Amino acid sequence: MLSAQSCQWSRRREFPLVRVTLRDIANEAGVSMMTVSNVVNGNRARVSPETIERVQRIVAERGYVPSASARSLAARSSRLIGLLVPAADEDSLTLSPHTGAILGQIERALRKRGYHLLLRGIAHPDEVGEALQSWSLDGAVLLGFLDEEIDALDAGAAGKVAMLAVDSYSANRLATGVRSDDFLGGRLAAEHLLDLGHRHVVFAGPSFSDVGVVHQRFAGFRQAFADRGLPWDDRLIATVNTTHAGGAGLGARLRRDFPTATAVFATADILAIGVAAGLAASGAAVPGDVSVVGFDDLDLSAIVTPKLTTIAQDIPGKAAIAIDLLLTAIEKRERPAEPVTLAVHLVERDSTAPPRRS
Amino acid sequence: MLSAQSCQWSRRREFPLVRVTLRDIANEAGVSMMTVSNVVNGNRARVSPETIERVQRIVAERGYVPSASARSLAARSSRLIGLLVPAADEDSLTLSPHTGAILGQIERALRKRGYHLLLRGIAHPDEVGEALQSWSLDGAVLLGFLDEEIDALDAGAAGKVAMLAVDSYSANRLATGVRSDDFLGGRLAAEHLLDLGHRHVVFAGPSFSDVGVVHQRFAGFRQAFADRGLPWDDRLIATVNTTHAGGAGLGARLRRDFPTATAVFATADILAIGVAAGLAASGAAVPGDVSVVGFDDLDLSAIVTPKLTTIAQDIPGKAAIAIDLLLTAIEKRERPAEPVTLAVHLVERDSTAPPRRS
DNA sequence: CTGAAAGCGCTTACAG
DNA sequence: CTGAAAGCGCTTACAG
Repeated sequence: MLSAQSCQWSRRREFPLVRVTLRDIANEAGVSMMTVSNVVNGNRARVSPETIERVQRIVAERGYVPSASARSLAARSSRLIGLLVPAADEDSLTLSPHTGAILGQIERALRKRGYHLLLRGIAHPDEVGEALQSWSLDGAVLLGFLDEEIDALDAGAAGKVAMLAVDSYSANRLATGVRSDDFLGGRLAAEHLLDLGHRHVVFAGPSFSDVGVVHQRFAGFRQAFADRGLPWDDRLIATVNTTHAGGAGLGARLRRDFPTATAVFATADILAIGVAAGLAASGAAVPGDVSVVGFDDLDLSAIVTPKLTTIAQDIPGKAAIAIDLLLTAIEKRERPAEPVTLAVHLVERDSTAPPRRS
Repeated sequence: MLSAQSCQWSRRREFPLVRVTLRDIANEAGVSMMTVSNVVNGNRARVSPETIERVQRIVAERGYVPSASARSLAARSSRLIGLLVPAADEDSLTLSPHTGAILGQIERALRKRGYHLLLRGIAHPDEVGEALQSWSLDGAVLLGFLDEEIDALDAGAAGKVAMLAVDSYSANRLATGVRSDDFLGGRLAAEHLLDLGHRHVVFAGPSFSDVGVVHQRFAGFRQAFADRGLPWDDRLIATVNTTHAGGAGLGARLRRDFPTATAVFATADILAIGVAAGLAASGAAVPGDVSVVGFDDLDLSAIVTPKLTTIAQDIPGKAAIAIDLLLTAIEKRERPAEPVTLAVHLVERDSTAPPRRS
């Protein structure tokens, strides 16, 4: 008896098999659909307290959930944000640990503000416009695109949709951005190695043009040499894929290709870890023979042997600011504000030491 | 002149600021909306070839993109699939490397079949029903939930929506599933260690009940002992968090708490890597003093020192089969088929060796 | 092969 | 404080 009764009065909602609509609630409450709509959307100024209470009770009883597509169709806003990530046609999205961490933070920030997230791999530039229009997205976050790709975004696709690019230095005003202070990061890495006494440092990263994240890191890196009146030789630039294998290859041939080098600054942790592994495999000690500095501060970087000295980015901060910029622009219906740059800092661990006396 | 002309004839689509609708295309083509709809949706049997050609040309010229919310509202189907992931209220989704890899594969499989992906963190069970109804999802993939949580899914929420749980052994028929052969994995790990000569092996994992992934791995693990007529002592079960820190803690205290143990089987690579790190920190050699076997075969596992011996899962296969099961059920409008179990295999690397002679 | 009508479930102006 | 009307952009039966 008792259990039957508590079941009867259970607060667990019943989800009916046919959809409960605004009209159902309105009929049951004896008011118009408009009034129910106002209650559901929190326009409380327009409805009497008693009506609010009654409607809310019925909404809860019936387990009413508004239809997002109907709302999206009728209103100006879909409350849907696209997370657009590059994806080669045949390949899956490759979520780097860095991308995965940002993604998780973005989902949370959006959910807290009542938005939903559409995750979409982009294999071809045209798909950006299609993705934005198809679901009437209110905005989009571009994660992992090259600046050249951001540059190429055209006004049509982006016209009415707020866009924000993570880690971009593109001058395209259609998309604002958040990024870490990559210049400072490069400088801090170089200063750390110079302070330890290194003078021949390999700069290892993907090929870069004169804009973009890697260029900024390189510019900051060189600035540290210039600030101290130290020479820099562009032949110490090593162009490699930003993968563990790319780093391992460089590490293995480092002492042959760069015989004077006593240290490596790699533009990503995964690359730096590969370099260290390649060095170890070729019989060089890290940091005894060669010091290695990375960039990102992945969880992984505190786990590998030796633990990696690196430049730490504020990933939760990056995601929080990205969503804040984007949603503020959407809700105020204006172009997003100026790009925001987040601080970085050096994390000293076990992969750096003074150069061996020769 | 030339450049102006090539611009004129550029194949780049113009995306207009106001939405192009079915009606616009119909007017311009001099046909009804229905006909345009049939062309766009590929119901070619119903339209003459000349009309198809003309409509398609105008669609391309005007850059028409159908409104997914209008279609979703009018039709029975939204072509939207939810990817539901647990998320503590204040926390972000924590995408483990394993989860992140599956996520990327799922997005790709969905995109190839013309579906879109809504990513949603679930902080409270009620949110599952809300998520399904709000966007009229055609189906949902549950990723990372406990079997207890899957069990609790009620018919209301799931009634009309196909659901599929990854890595679940729940008996709840509302959601079918894909999973690796966890029993076999546990058995292979144990057989490998027994073959090497180990007899006292710690089973390290999160607490587990009598269903679920961890239970299966444990059951397979024990089976290997039973098959050989070897004794097993439940006191060799170590309950730890499935994190690097959890493993490191166990590794550090292993020789004190489990003085007879010469090997550890951890139910996840990240845990196994932690165990190895903890052992190293406490002065024990891996695999010299203690062997370690993991489960997952993360990218990371081939990078750490020593490289981890582990049980490899087929992650792309898991994602592909998950989506195939789910979409087949949706398109045929029937309950998903029986759960599918994927093969696993042992990957021998450097973290296992025969026990030291004592 | 083609089309006019009704309706999916909401919101946006308006009018009271 | 409350409501009737029109419409968002499609698709689903139907009828020709």
